[in-house]
Amino acid sequence: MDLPAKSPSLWQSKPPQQPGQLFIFDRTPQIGQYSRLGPTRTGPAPRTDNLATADAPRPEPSASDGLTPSQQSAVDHFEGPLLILAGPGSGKTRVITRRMVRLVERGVDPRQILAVTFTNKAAEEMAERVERLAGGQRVAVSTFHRFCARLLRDHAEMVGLQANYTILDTTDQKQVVRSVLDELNLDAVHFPPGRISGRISHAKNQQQSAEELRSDVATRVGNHFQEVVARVYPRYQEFLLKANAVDFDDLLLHVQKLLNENPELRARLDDRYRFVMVDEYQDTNLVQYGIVRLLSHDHPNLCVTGDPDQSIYGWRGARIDNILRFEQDYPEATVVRLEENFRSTAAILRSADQLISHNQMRKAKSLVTANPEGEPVELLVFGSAQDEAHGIAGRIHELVSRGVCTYGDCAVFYRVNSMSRQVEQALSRWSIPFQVIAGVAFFERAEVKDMLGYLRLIENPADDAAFTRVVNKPPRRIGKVTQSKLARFATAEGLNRLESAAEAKRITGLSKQATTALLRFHELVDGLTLADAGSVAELLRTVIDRTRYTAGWQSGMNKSSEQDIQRQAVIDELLALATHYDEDAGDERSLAGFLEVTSLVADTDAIDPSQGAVTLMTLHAAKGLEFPTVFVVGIEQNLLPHERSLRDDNPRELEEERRLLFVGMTRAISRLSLTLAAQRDLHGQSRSTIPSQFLGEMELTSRDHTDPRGSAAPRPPLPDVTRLSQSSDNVDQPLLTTAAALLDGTAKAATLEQGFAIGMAVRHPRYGLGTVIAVDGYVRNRTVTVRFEDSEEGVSFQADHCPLQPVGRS
DNA sequence: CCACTATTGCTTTTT
DNA sequence: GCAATAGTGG
Repeated sequence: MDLPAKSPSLWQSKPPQQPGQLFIFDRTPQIGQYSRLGPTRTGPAPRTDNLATADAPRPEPSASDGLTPSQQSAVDHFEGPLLILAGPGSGKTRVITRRMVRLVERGVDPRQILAVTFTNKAAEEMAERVERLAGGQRVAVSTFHRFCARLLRDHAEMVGLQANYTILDTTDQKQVVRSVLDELNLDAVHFPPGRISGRISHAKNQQQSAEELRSDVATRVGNHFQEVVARVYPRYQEFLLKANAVDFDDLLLHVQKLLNENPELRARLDDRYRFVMVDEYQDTNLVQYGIVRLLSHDHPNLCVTGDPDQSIYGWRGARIDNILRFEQDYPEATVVRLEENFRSTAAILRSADQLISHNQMRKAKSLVTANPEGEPVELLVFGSAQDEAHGIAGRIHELVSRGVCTYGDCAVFYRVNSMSRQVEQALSRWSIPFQVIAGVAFFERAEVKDMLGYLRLIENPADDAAFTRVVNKPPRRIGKVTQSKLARFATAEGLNRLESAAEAKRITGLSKQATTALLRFHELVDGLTLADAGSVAELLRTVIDRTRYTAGWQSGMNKSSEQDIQRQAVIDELLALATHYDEDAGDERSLAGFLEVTSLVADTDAIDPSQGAVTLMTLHAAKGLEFPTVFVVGIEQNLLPHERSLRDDNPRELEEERRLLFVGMTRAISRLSLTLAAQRDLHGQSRSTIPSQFLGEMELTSRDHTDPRGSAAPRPPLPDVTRLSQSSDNVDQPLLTTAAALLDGTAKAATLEQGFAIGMAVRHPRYGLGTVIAVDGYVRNRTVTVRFEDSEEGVSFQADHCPLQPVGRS
């Protein structure tokens, strides 16, 4: 397939600027001087440049039912392998959903179609679109992990598990490693559990078993750390198997094994899923690749889509070559390239293209658009990270008040999560609503993990990881020493820890106090079942009750601290979530089902651009999304590219960093700003930064906002709290994403459209009806105090995480 | 022997 | 700026 020749004008722009030259500009940014582009790409912005006129002007396909010829050919492809190489903004999602619809129209049974994505959000969206277009017919759209979890549920015994196995998250993994280290008499200080579990995960992604890793390590000399990993790995795996538990990697690995070792099952599934589609194929790892191939052997109607330039998950085992070698794997494959970009302005696309073309290990590919030139991509230079954040907040404020775009149109991307804080603070000061994807995620909260830990232990008593997590929560005098003795006893007797607790009297060297504490704990957990409780929510309430989990911080004498209020709010939210699940699942409900749902959610599932709030997220989380206005912050050496990628001068890692920025830039529809700060705090100390090497690789208009006299941070126009809490037709609608919304992207019921205002009538699933009597704090730390009908006292909730819903008209 | 607190140390990205 | 650790009081 031939590539369109690069348009010469694309490369005749200004020569790349040297980073050093970037900081000499007027420091009075007048946003008003920019030519205005409509708030969306369909806006009537005039063309200011003839860059794209070489291509025949073409109507925007999404405006009608029309598809470009290449899009059409992908949609029409019927049987046989198909590779869709889709550049950013090329209408990929649209093409694959349309193709599925087309298959159904052709008479393919929808149950024979399986589509696999990486995030729940993508899966849900796709399923919904297909269902809508195919007249209510549903196809199976799932994430890799969820698909495997289900499959494994049905065939657990074939890989030595039971159907009620539990899924461990990264925290549990570390805890298991810690346990193993303890057993091997190694200290966790010198061998950080996180690093060890990371190495184990890496090995698993390379399909390296414990034995293989061991022999691999044996051939090399003197890597002590690796040797420890090799010793821990097999014990870790035994621990998991005994605990009837799997980690994220096992989910995939077990399924691959299942398919490999059971030809008849493999053939059955291959036949069942006649048409398999994989999105973001460049992000698949070796195991996922294996699974896909095993399912597409007899019926190689495999359709994969992706873009090598958007491969950003190499660090977790993604193999960019999976997509590059597709044509070798399936020589008869049809290849369709979608290269026309319908998303971004020509200016944005040009800069992104210039950047990515600096990658050496890359198949040349052109990015073409018929979109107008638009505003230049700008580089904003600030003195400090704080100024940077305020500069962005000010710019957003300006854009919104001029009606150029809405808050929901704006997004801020950063390399590391820790960078969100400053932006959050600045936005708060400006009273700008925002939504952070993955700050302290709900399911990472200690309270949630503890509660789920109890549920896990009830569902799967062998889950020693869950046992260790909850055995002393709340504190019941079962400390480190006792637990260690218990663990040794359990291993010696071949029992799980919960069973061992029941046998506490037989454990030698245990104090009387510890013995009774263990016995009582066993009794506590033993007496809990879903059947008795009737529903997950009810079971959860029983757990809270019997463990007196919240007793320590129940708001007894309005003495509870802010933290306690938040904790309570988290618990309430979890209860609401369980209720939601109970209702949703009906008779199908099971503890395993609830736990599966809760362990496989991702932070990115919460992204909801319709919320009317600025969205903050990492560059990784941004993939697959688009926003009219995009800011990418911290374009500095050692940050982007990240220092880790520069460490041993590894060009592959550097190129991945470049792709990361490329992904971020190509999310922008109309306006794109890259920002950096001359000084930035690095663990406490303020340090001078070096502009990213990537900046010199593309065309930018730069603006210096550093002030030699210091403190040039723009100020919010009216840092006014009363405005936030009192007006009910507030434009600055605070965004309230609840965990329920996270689990069920469409759970509008759980998401408030309006901010809380004093006097507003609300309903709480547990406390009933009430009235808002106070609103405090800013967006993320905002609390709402409500007085409920049957009480005098107000109850406070963390606005972000509470199941309060407005009642009636506001 | 356990719980609580002060201090240290360390920070990519995520299913 | 947080989590895990080390130290101290109960």
